[in-house]
Amino acid sequence: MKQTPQKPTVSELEILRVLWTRGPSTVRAVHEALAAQKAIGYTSVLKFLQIMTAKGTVRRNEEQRAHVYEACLPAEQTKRQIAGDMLQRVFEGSASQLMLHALAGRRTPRAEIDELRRLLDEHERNRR
Amino acid sequence: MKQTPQKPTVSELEILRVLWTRGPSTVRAVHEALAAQKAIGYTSVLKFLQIMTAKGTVRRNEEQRAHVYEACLPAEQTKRQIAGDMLQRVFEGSASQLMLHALAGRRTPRAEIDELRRLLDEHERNRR
DNA sequence: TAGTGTCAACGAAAATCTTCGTAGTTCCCG
DNA sequence: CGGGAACTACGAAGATTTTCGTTGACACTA
Repeated sequence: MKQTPQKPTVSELEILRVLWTRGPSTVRAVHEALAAQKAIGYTSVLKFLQIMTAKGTVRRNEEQRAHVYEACLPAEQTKRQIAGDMLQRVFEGSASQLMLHALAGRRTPRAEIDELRRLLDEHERNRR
Repeated sequence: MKQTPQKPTVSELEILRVLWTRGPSTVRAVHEALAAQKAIGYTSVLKFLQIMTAKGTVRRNEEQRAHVYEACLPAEQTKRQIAGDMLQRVFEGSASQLMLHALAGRRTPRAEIDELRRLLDEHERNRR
């Protein structure tokens, strides 16, 4: 039973994003954050959190009456997993293909491009 | 009814990849290509192709007894759509975040990095 | 022309994912 | 204490995805 390396569903990802940006939160807090963007019921959020707890995606602290949920894995790791997965599934592992398509048809600010160059330099330095 | 901008499911993507690399193919051909990688029945592939035909993801030529299927959209466009979607959903639109995570924890050949730099140069030149 | 193999259509089962309603618990306030 | 508000648990309904089995049409061949 592999417990961590599982790809979150679309809805689960939405919830994870809330937990990543706000840190450990109650169902109510997560619901409020999500409801600001889309229509969703409180119990739906609760259910997702429960399912994700069962899957081991999040853990919860039950000390308070309103349980506090928290992502088990750091955002970095999950994002990497998702990106890496797509890299393989869609682009056969070619990072340049991925970037080519990610950038295509969208204006990219100069700063973004500079940042990308910087990342490349850094990555090259660290590779060895 | 929007006909093109729909995200293929995981299985549909696998089939699209076969069609992209092999060009228009019969169910049998697609099945053989997929079965080389994973266990999957012939009729499952057929069903997917039928569903995708209904969705407008692929079209088919019924002149021959064995129908010939073909992706409606060029690989480029679909890949861009998928990459762009993930860019938004996971990385809030930050291309450098995306690349950072895609490259993280994997060895990237020097040539790949050079290629990435070249793409950046080109992209910058074309943007204006 | 009867037998054999190939193929598409159909439908249904199984697995997931998504969304809530309802019920029961706990806590606080008057 | 009694009532309402805030919460979790449970379970079920619907939607979507994934996987095939079965059936009937065709077509080639011996």
